[in-house]
Amino acid sequence: MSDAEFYADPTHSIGYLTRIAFRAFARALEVRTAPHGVSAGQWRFLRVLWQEDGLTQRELSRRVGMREPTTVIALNSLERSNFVVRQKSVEDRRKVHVYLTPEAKALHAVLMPAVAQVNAVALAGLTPDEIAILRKALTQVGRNLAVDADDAPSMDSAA
Amino acid sequence: MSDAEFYADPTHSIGYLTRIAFRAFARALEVRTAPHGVSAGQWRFLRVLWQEDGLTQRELSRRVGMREPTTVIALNSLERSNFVVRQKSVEDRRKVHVYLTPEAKALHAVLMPAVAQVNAVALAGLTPDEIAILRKALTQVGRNLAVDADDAPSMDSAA
DNA sequence: CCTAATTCGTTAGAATACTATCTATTTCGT
DNA sequence: ACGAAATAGATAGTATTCTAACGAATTAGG
Repeated sequence: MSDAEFYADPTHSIGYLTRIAFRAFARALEVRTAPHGVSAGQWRFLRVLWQEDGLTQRELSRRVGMREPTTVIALNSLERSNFVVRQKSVEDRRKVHVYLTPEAKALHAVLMPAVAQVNAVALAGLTPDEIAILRKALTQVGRNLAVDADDAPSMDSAA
Repeated sequence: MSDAEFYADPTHSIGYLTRIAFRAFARALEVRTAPHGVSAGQWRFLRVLWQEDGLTQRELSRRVGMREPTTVIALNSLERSNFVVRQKSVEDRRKVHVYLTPEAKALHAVLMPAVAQVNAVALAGLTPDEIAILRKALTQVGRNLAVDADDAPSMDSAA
């Protein structure tokens, strides 16, 4: 098989493999968090807030890796579920700080083992070296394509 | 930083990195296909059909890596865009075969360079060995978690 | 041959995430 | 101090994907 044929095969492209892996991760996590009333969309935000409570929505968006309207929707949902409260900043009234409720804080100890388990399952059969390279490569890919988004909005500008 | 802290950090988990990379891929491709009237959802199906035209919807779903209702929606959209036609099977009237229109076939030569370009951008700075391991590791992760989905529907059944 | 189970596609309804646009607030240049 | 620009968040509308449930067609068991 030539290089061209290899990359033309949808089931071998890095993009395809990344999509399949992402969806599998999301599903595996959701299966474990849903019984505790935490959806996939809520999970990602809780994880970041467990690390640093009281972030503004802007900061939260950046750390979770979502756009702000997505954060607004997720926070509405988290508020309805009594997992967070919004509190307007006093020194800058545009800002809103997001704080975990005791219920959400209590979920930390319950749900974090799920991540560990999903990671263990996901990485079974890979050596520590391979895992390190996987991590490095995914980081690089994300960075490379983020740059692309900034400076290559059309197909004609490169190639 | 301890192992526990490392894995607790959302921005270092393989799941997070995979999500960021996937979204970046999807966006980079969409930017290049959209000017030709092809959305992200349509793109994945066209790629598979370019390789093997006339598949049934079931087969198509399996190869694209989507559930069947998703395929139905994508095909409705592809049909509206005049990219595919559905044709009922004569020997098994449950089945529907999906065929590319000449318009869609013509897009192959136009859009495939986009994949090559996105892949080149995405993988810049990685060695061939690292890319090979990335590919292998993503495949393994997908397989590991697919198995998990089958036999570990709740968090209590393992751990 | 006929009932039961399986297979294929579809519909309904929900969750997640996006772009584009809006309002409110703050900051900065003159 | 005042108008322009920037920043924070929210809203509207759309796209993608899922699970659950259903209808139609086919296959298999008795």
